[in-house]
Amino acid sequence: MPQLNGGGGDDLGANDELISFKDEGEQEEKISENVSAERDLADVKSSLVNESENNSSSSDCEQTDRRPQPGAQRGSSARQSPSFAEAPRRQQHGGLFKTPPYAGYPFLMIPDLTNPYSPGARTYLPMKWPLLDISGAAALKDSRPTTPGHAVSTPGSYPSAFWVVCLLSLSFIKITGHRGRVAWYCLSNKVPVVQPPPHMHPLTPLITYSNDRFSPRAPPAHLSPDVLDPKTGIPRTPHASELTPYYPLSPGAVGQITHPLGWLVPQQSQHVYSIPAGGFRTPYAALTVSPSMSSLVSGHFSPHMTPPPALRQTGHTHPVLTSPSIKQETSNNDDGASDSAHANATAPPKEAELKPHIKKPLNAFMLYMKEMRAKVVAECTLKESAAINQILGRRWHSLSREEQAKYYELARKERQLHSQLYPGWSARDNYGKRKKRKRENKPEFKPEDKFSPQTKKLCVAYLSPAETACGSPTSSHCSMLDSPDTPSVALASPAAPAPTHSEQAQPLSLTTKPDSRVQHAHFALPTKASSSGSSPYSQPGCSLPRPLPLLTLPAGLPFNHVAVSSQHAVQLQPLSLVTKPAD
DNA sequence: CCACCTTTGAAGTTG
DNA sequence: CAACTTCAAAGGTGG
Repeated sequence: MPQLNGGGGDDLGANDELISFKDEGEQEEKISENVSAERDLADVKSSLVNESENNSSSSDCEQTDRRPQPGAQRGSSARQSPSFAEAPRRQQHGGLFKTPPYAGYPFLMIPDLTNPYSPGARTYLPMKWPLLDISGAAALKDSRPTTPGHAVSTPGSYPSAFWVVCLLSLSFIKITGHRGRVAWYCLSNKVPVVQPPPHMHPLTPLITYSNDRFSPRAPPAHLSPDVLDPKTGIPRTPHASELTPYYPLSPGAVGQITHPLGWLVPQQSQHVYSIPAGGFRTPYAALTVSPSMSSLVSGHFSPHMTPPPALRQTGHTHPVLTSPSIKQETSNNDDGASDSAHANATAPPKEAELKPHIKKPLNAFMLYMKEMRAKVVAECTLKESAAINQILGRRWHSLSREEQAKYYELARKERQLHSQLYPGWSARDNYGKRKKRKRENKPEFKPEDKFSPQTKKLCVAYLSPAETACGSPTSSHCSMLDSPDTPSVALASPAAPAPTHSEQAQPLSLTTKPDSRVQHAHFALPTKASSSGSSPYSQPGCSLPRPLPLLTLPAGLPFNHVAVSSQHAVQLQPLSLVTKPAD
C-alpha cells in the first residue's frame, strides 16, 4: 500500500511515529486557538451587532482587515504561522509525534517495548481508531472497578480502568476495543489516532463490531497477561500483522459499527443515536458516537429495532448491512436519545417503523462542526449556535488543506457507509420532514452587489500574506477546492448565489464568502463530469505553489481499497482540471 | 412547542 | 446542465 514517506505497508510512519505524551503542543494550539476564538468571537459579536444595521462598514472584510497582522492567525495560520493548524503538527514534532501519513486517520505508534526483536524501539504498536470500547468508555465514565457487567476490572480483560487512568494522565486515553483493537484518544488535541492495517477493508475503519462486545468473554489476545509488558505492565498491542486483517466481518461477528467520527462528537450530542445502554455516556467526546452512526451501536441495545426496510428487503449479507444495530430514526424519535426513555414516545410506533427517519450523513463541515463546536463554545461565552457556526465557518476556511481533507474523507466514508447501510435511502426521503419555512425575506441583492450583506463574510483579509504570496488564491479559505468528493458542489451550494461566469472570471482578491465559491468555480472549474462527483481529492483547483500535502494524501490513506486508489488516480491529475478551460 | 438563525456540503429538484 | 432547494448539527432565541 502506498505510503506517504516511503514507509509503505506496515512501516507506517516508521520514522518518528512515537507518541509524545506532552501537552505543549496542545498548549500552543490552545493558545493560538484561543486567540483565534477570541478574535472570532469578537468578530462575530461585532458582526452580529453591526450586521443588521451596517452592511458594509463592519463587515467581516473590515474585521478581517483588522486582524491581518501577526495576530491574524485565524485566516492564515495554516500557512503563515504554525499556530493554528500547524499546532498539532508541531506538537507531534515536538516530541515523538509525527504527522500522520493521513491526517484523517493519524497513526499513533508507540514503541513496542515488549518486542524483543525490536530493541531499538523501531517496532511500533499500531493503534486503531475509531473504535469504541464500551467498557473502556464505562471505565472512563465510572472508573470504579468493577461493574458487574463489564470486565473493566477483570485482569486481562477488556478495558482497563487502569489504563485509562494511566493514560489520562498522559493526555491519552486508551480505549481498548473488540479483539484487542485499541483506540487512543488524545486529550490534548482531540485527535484520535488510528492505524488500520494496510490491508483493511475500506469501511473497516468505520467498523468495529462484535455481538459480544459487552459480553464477558475471553479478553482479547493482546490483552491477555501474556502480552502485557513484563516490565511496564503495559498491555502490548499486537502489530498490525497480528491483528485481524479485517474487522470481524465474519457472519458470526456481525455487530456494531462504530462511528468513524465518534471522536468528533461532542459530549453533548446525545442524539438519536446516542449510545444508550450501559453507561456509554461519557464525559469524553471520544467515547461518544456520532449521531449518524452511533445508532448502529445504539441499535445494538435496542432489541426492538429492526433493520430498515431497505435492508430487510435487499437481504444483504454483508455484515455491515445485516447488522442488527441499524440506525432507526423515527419521526417521533428524532431528536431525543434513543434509549428507552424515549422508546415509548407518544407517537404510534407502527408508523415509526414504517417510516424510519434516516438522517443524512454528515458532510465534512458538519463533522468539523461537531468536533469543534464544543471547543469554540468552551473558549468563548457565546452560546448561540448561529454565532458559533459563523466562527466555525471561518475556521473551516482557515483550515489547512490537510485538515479539511481529513473531514472530507471522513464525510466520504460516512456517506459510503451510509449508502451501504441504507441502500435505498435517498436524501429525498427526508424532504419535507422539516417543516422549514422558506425564508421569504431572502436578501434581495443583485449579483453584482458584491458587498451585500450576504457577500461580506469572507474577503481579501482572508488572504494571508502567505496566500497572496502564493500567487494563487488556492489558499485554505477556498475550502471547497478541497472538497475531494464533490468539487462541483462548490457551484451548487445553497448559500452561494449562482455565480455568473463573468464573476468567475473576475479577479478573486476581494471575494466574499459566496464569491469564495466563485473562486472555486474559477479555479476549480469543476464540472460535474470532471469531478464525477466521486473523485475525492481531485483537487480541482489549487495549483498550489506550496507543497500540496493533499496530493499525497491518498497515498497515506491507510485504506487499501479500490476507491482510494481511484481517488488517488484522480487526484494525481488535478492540474488537468485546473488547466481545463471553462466551457 | 417549534421555527429561526447560521454555517458548509451533499443531494435532490426545477427549469 | 445550471440554478435552486432541502437537510444535516447545534442550541439560544423569540413567536
